[in-house]
Amino acid sequence: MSSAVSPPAVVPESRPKLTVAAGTTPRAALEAAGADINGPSGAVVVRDSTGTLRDLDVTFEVSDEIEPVAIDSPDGLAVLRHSTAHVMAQAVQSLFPGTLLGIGPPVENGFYYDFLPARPFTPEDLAVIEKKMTEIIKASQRFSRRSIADDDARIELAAEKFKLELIGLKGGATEAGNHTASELDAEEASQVGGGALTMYDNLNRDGELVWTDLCRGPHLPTTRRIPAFKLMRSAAAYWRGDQKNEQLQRIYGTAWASKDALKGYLTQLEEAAKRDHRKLAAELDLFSFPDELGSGLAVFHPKGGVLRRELEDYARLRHIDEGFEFVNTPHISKDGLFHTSGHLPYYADTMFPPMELEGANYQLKAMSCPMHNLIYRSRGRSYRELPLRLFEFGTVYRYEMSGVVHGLTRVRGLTQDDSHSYCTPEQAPAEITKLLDFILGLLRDYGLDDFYLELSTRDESSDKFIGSDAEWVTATAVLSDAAAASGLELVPDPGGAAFYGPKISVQARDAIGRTWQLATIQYDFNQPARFELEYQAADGSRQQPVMIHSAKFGSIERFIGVLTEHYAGAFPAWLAPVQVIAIPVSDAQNDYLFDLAAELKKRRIRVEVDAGSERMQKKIRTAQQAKVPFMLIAGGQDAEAGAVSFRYRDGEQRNGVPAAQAADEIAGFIAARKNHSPSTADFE
RNA sequence: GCCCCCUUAGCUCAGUCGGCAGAGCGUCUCCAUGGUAAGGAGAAGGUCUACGGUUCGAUUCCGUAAGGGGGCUCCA
Repeated sequence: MSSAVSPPAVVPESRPKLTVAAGTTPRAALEAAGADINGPSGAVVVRDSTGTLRDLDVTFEVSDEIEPVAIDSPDGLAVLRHSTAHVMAQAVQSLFPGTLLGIGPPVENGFYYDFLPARPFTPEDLAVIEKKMTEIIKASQRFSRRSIADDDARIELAAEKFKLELIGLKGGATEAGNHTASELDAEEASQVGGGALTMYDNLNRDGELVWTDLCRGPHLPTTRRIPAFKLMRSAAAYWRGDQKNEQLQRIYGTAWASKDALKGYLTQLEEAAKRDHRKLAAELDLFSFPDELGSGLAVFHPKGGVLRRELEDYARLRHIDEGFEFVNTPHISKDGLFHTSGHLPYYADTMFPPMELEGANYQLKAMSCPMHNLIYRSRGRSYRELPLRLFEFGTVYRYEMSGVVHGLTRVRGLTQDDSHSYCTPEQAPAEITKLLDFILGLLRDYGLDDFYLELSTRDESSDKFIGSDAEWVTATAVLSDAAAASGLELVPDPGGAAFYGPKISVQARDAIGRTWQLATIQYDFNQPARFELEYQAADGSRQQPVMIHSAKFGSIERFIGVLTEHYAGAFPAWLAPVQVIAIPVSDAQNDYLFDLAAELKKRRIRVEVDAGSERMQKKIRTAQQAKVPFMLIAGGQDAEAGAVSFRYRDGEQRNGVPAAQAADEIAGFIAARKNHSPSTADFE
């Protein structure tokens, strides 16, 4: 690399404002300022004083100040990715004439474009399309913007039925009825926009039209400015995201500001694949999904069983500390209960079908709350008992659609760490704050510490949500205040509420930055009414409590999946299925290590002696692959000295440690529930 | 549920343009007794997911089902 630096006009940190005179273009203004707009980090688009992104070649009608946007900024990447989607669509239409276009927005890390081809795309097709795209990129076509009247667009796009539909849906003054509200979702709006329509023409070096698409833009100046892209996969997607609509073929791709960035992204995907809990489950012998049981039903093997037990045991202790009381309810109930709760017939198609017995229909439970309500209702309750906190590891069954079952993250049989706090409406805010604190603290103990919150509210236009407006407003305000008080980032999720009330969900980022929805807190005023729950207040009157649902992990199964991926199978010592493997240098040390192991077992340390006939090096390799936190190696010298040599999971070694001291150190490390792998640094 | 792809030994995968099925790892046995990531030799292990069809003959081609993968839709 030369030491040449980009001109100041395109260095994002300097954020210079340039004035573009009326009748000229940002490109001209940048060039006049001496900016190398074709340089590696040169501007690809500009942001005007209203914050709108604009093409370099657009002629300004008034004088305005602009900021250049570099290709490696978030906005620049979105423009790059969307432009790459255009190139892909052009390649597809040139290779598969007659293929119709859907929409092609940028998404996280890449882009997609939806098509209606004569037949679905194959992986071989993707390779051919990629090649064609490379040709288009090399041809350095210009993206040329052109405004067009709706009626003209309808003529020009007569063959593209999906584009015509978008024009019809975008609202505006041309339609009878004069709808101002667009019916387009955000991704669709990003394609056609809300105002006048624009077409983008791809022009070759001779200025000839090669391809055109209805689009709001903006785009890169030329296709040549796409530094690195790759098509990832094809998949089906419903037109406008609706199951009732035609199914289109979507091609996903990724695009980056440099070849290195692309390579980095692909490497990151490989790393994520290595942590896949389904793969690690087989390698580490944690759990499996026998065909004989049916889809989405897991069995936990002994090592997965340890993980589960440790996880549950610790959660139980913490729940006791927080004043929860433990209850148990059956897996099955007469269906009337779920009608009372309102879950049936609402969720009938995702509950396992009923069994008829003695004139009644029995259902496997898909949630435990109705049964907890029965416990609450089993006798009169006083305000003095509130908040009453009931907790259960409740195993529930949900008949998830076959296409959505996925490893441990989406199963048909799952165990919720389900709790319900019954409290007075006045107590609700404090209870929710307490729950949120408890949840975040508990998740931190398991090694997750990067959170944000999501507030799911109702969609007022939907009739899915039951209860009065006033109740929803109150409940939402209570949750919202508690969330705000946590100081965590809060992301709104309109329409995402449960049918009986709004919720906060805790999203956790794992070790490689992926986010998982874990805990939820739901404010429920509906079920107490439906079950006619009451308590006697201080003034002797009968009042209705509110019920706050909370889960800390969501489900044990899913949480085990998340932790497996978070730790890439290298669980902290307190959770590790096998905590210590003792490895003799030769058979002569077997008995010495069996004695040592017996001592460790007395201290409830999970230890195994590898007394097999392999060589020591092989045993170390095996233990390393099993991601065991501590290896204790003993040869003749160690045995004579009553000592042992450590090998930690990170490969570091420590020799000649007295056996009793080694046991103390290991026990101490485990008891401290440290969430990292042990290393010599922990014991110096 | 919808679209596409996949299913061969316990695991990861070759392979057969339709003619008796292969490797590595793991397991077992024997030899080797080795100081921090694979010592050597041998053996066992498969109705090629299941059921139909085409064919002289199907693991291979066709159909259906089950399970899995990638998405869409859904997620109390």
